[in-house]
Amino acid sequence: MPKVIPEYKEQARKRILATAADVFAQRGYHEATMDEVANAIGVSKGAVYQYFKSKEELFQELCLINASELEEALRSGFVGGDFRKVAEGHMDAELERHSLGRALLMFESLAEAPRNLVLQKMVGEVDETYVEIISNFIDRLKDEGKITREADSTSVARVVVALRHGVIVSVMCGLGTAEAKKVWMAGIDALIQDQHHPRGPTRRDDKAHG
Amino acid sequence: MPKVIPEYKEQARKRILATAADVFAQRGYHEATMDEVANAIGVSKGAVYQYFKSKEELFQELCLINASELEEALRSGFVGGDFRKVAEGHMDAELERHSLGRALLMFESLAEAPRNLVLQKMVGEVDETYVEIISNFIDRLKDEGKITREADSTSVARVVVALRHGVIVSVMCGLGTAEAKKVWMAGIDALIQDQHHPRGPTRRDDKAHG
Amino acid sequence: MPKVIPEYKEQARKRILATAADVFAQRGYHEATMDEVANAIGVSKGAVYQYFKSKEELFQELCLINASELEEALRSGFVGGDFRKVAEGHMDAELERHSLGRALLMFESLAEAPRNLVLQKMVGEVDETYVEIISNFIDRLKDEGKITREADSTSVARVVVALRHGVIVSVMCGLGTAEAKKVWMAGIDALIQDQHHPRGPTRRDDKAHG
Amino acid sequence: MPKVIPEYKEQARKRILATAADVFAQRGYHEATMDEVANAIGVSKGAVYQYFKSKEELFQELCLINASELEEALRSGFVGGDFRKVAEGHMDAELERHSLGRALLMFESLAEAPRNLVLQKMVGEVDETYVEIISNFIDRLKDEGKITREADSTSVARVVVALRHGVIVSVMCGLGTAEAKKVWMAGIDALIQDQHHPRGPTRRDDKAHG
DNA sequence: GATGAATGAGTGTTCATTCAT
DNA sequence: TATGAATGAACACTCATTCAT
Repeated sequence: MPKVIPEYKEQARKRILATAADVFAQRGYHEATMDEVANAIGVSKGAVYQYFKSKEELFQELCLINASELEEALRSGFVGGDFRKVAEGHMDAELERHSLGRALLMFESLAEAPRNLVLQKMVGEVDETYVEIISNFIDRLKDEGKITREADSTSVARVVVALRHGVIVSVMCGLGTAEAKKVWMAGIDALIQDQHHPRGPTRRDDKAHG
Repeated sequence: MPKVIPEYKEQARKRILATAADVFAQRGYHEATMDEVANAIGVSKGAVYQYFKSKEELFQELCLINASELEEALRSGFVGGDFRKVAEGHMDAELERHSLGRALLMFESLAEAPRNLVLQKMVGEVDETYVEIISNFIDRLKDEGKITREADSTSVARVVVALRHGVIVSVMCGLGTAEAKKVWMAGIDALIQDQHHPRGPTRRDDKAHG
Repeated sequence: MPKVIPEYKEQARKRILATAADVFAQRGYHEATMDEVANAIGVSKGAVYQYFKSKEELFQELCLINASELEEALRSGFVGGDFRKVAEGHMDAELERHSLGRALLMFESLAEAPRNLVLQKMVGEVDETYVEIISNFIDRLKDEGKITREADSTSVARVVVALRHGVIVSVMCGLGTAEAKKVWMAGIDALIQDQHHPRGPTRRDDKAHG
Repeated sequence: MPKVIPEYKEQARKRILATAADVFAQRGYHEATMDEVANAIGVSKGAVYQYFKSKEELFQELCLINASELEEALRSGFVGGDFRKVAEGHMDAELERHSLGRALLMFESLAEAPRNLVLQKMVGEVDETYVEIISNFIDRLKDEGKITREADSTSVARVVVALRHGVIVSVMCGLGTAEAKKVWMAGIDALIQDQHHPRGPTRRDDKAHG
């Protein structure tokens, strides 16, 4: 045992990360100062620097954790046989106060991403992972015969993911959570119907803007 | 330049606003400096301050213009009788390089909004205006018999708006524009189908969550 | 006549000087901007620079004029045979609103003087001139037999001048003008008494030494 | 330096205040820069801002300390039974180099006071406190029978205070310290005489400029 | 002459980061 | 390891001054 408390550092990191997430969510990445972060945790600025070598690194790790928590929520939520119910439960969870704070952080990341490779990679992976989780879920439903129509499950999953993003944007814009949920369910329902009924005019030119 | 040209100042403001929009979109609101903005325009910092009394004011006016341009694009785009075609044209426009820059600015606004009343009001109004424009459009189609099924056009419009937001988020996350357009059209198609075919099992209380 | 309007410039200068005096008095030399000065006059900044080549020069000329006006007031006030009455009239004039503005300017000058040779010279000359005027006045009274006792009129004049400065400082500190005048008259009376009654040249504290 | 020394901060503040007083006295409040202040202390600008949140606050605290030191000097100087001697000792102290620096600061305060509530209050209180200290001193002399004539001690004190201000103004105007002291003593002597001998025509109209 | 848009050096202030204790 | 005083690079903003019109 070279180190007596190997996971002490890990504990400390987690505590910092958790509190910093709140501070960044409330004050914004740029407006938040390391002093505010340290004070919120109840330690000195120097202590924070013992665990993270810069504000940027702290923020990045935060976003990464944020993303993986979100992924986990999705992964554990999208199980079972009723698409509608699963979707509904997912949005209920997303519209909680805490989750909305996480969403705020997501927008900070998005705003930073174009100049930050780590974040850029992250937001890309997050999106893809969501699509994967949901498309797997849809495939499972198909296998179980719960969804009849042929359709590219990845495409449907992308729509679901986009809709998820969009509903949250609307909430950030001021839409009430009750209303937001209605919007989400309406979108989901339309997609479900679409899976059960033949479609007519759907002719997209796949090469547009290639 | 004396008062020979009374609208000179207005011209100058516009030029500053236009260039600043690019700078803020590329560098981010916080990371961009007033020097960068001034240099990009080709004038001195002081000149910028003759037209805008602070960086924040400049940014806000930028966002406001951005929003009204977007609104105008929507308003002039959502005319005609074919929902599908109109939606397609709208997204084609949105996925242009220039429009994506505008989208970036939108995320900056969203990230700032929680601490900036002006922006908060703005993003709220933008969202509502979009919904209004699109729901008016849908009502027109109903009147013309182009869409048969009964449905709350505002609700449908909200889904469309959310999907629009979401598709753009996906693009910011790295989704290719071609793919993004497919997602958008798939969503739109689902909504259209939903309007033309009766829905079976899924009977939501449209008024719930008033 | 080489120049058609030789005294036009002089007129313009005077107008600028007069208004600038008010602005500097109200806002302070450093806090006042050339824009404020120009606006107060109702001309453009450039016009002011046509007559004065810098803010500092404008201020200096201002102070000089201020000083010579004050001198003139003193010179024309200290005539007649009744010291008391003359002193009273002088202070009445000084305690007017306009004169207090001038006093404010005087303090600005004093604060600047240590780093400004012109002002330094000016304040020195002002003080000496006051002393001269008043000591001449006292000498005249002596000649006319209005004041009996021997005394160095320059010394008395210096006390009068110092008292004048000091009363004005007290007013700047918030002393009411009525009270200020009482203070002034009390000081003057003491000096007058002192002139009329013999003093034990070296034995002033008749009892105090005890 | 950690919290080992709890009064370290207080020490640091004092050191800054002391040095800043010199810098502001020499260079003037407006002309002095925070860099100059910091350099004079031998620290970085940031260090100064750890103790004072703005240049203005630093200046105000400076003036406040200045005022209370002056008050202390007065309070400890105006003791004993010989008015003349006490007054002489007080002016000797005031005419020292260091004290003249303080006087310079006093003029800076006076010049700022009209636009700075804190300073305005301060100069008012300073004046009143001086009057109080000196009038108390005079009352004591009366009680001890050192001064015979009836007279409003507050009024006399006001004259003394005004004279003090005025002598210092004269010094700022260039009067030599030796000469200044003569002026001060001449004024004091006149007041003392006035206390010992009946006065004739002293009839002030208390309501003038009410 | 007058104007006022433009300049750009200068200043107050902030804050991520370091390091002696 | 933790602390928080100190650093110093940056940056927003100001304003005296200039000069093309």
